[in-house]
Amino acid sequence: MAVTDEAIEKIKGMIVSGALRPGDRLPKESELAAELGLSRNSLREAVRALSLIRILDVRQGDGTYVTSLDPQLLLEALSFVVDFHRDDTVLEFLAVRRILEPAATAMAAARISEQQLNALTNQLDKLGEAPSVEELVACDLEFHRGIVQSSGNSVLCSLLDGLSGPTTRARIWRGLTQEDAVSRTLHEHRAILAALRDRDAEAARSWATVHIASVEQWLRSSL
Amino acid sequence: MAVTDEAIEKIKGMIVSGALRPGDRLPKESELAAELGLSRNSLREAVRALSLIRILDVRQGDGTYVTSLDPQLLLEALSFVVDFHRDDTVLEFLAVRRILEPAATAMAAARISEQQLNALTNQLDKLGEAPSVEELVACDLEFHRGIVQSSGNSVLCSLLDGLSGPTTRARIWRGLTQEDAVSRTLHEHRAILAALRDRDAEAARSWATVHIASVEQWLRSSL
DNA sequence: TCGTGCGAGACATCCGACGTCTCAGCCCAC
DNA sequence: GTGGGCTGAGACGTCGGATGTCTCGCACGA
Repeated sequence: MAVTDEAIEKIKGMIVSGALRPGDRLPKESELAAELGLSRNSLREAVRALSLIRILDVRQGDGTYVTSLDPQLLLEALSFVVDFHRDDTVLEFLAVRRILEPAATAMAAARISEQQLNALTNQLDKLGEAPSVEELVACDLEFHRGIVQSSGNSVLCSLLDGLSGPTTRARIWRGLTQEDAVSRTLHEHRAILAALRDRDAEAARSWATVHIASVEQWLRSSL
Repeated sequence: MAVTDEAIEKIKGMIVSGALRPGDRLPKESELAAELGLSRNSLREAVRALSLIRILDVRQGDGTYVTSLDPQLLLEALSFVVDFHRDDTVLEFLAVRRILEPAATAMAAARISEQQLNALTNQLDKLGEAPSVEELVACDLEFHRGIVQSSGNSVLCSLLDGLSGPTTRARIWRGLTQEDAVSRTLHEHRAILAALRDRDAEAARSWATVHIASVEQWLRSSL
């Protein structure tokens, strides 16, 4: 194995074993390089790779630190990976989202706070009757993110965040080409919110399913 | 932004835009570095980072290539990320798996082939009545992977693969400390298989839920 | 006491050199 | 003519050092 890969494994090992804990500062590059038995250049490749996936946080002029290792932070890397997928796999991502989002919405029904409910209501009100497609899609993302956060599962939340990205373009496209998509989306959002306010997990789940299925159906028919 | 980060974005852009396609070979390091306007060292950091998450495949003595970009390959990086999570977030991962796995199992009920059903049967038969805990857990992973592959969604499959890793230890631990866990697991596997053979999606979904919920419940009570 | 300026420390980037590996083409033996 | 081994070009792997840039903490002066 290449020395850089070894270094990646060793640093990973130090973190997993607990020798390095979240927030800890690593030895300076030259010291760590000597410690692991490689050059600073090669070590930097390892550090750079780990920082791309948010394991390490390098701050110029300061030092290199272990991140908080929050699921949210780490799964952020997922969206980077997902960006590489072409449209032909969007359906598969959407299918997964169709599984997760209703479940998250149902979970949220039991846990969402009054405050959060009001915030979501305000958000929908603010959008008005005839928003632009871009506004609608942005609001769509924000609306679902707010709900999923209330599910109380940060892994679930990050995963959905990552999966929602690639379907964004598809949703915009849909809004532009399907006439009643905008009004239907607005209606479905209201219905989901109402179900959450009623603490009706099953209704919330169903509306969320309908919401995503309609996008899926449209996408399937137009590919 | 740092030049290396710029390079990462540019390479990503070249792939997403289609200028570089799966399997394509990149210009040699020195050329690409000149093209992107940075040194070979800095470029190498970018390439190393992208190869860690399986976007690029560098072969010493040969060249650097774009990988197949299969969802499977890219989401493999997920398991690397997931490795960093401590036991305190295992429950959240398990909760997500509890959502996805039953859905995948239900999907498989409609699509799984006779051949695959027979393979799964053989696998369970081969295990015998009183396997060791390690054998059981390995078989468990294999069994579920086989089913999820039959769901026909490679994104879903890879995601579950990534999520199953971190709970492996927990399952072994359970097998060692809970007496009837082994026999109960064997029984549940048989039940899932029977439901699949009957093409009964709902039964398959329910058994899969039960199967995971029992692990979840045990884990929750023993933390 | 507060703000500014300076300097040490750490990462960012680059250059050039040499080692190692892979592949393809040439040459020789069969 | 064909197969196998050898060799050289090309590409990645690794290294050491030099210089630029940024951040933080401390000392100084208003």
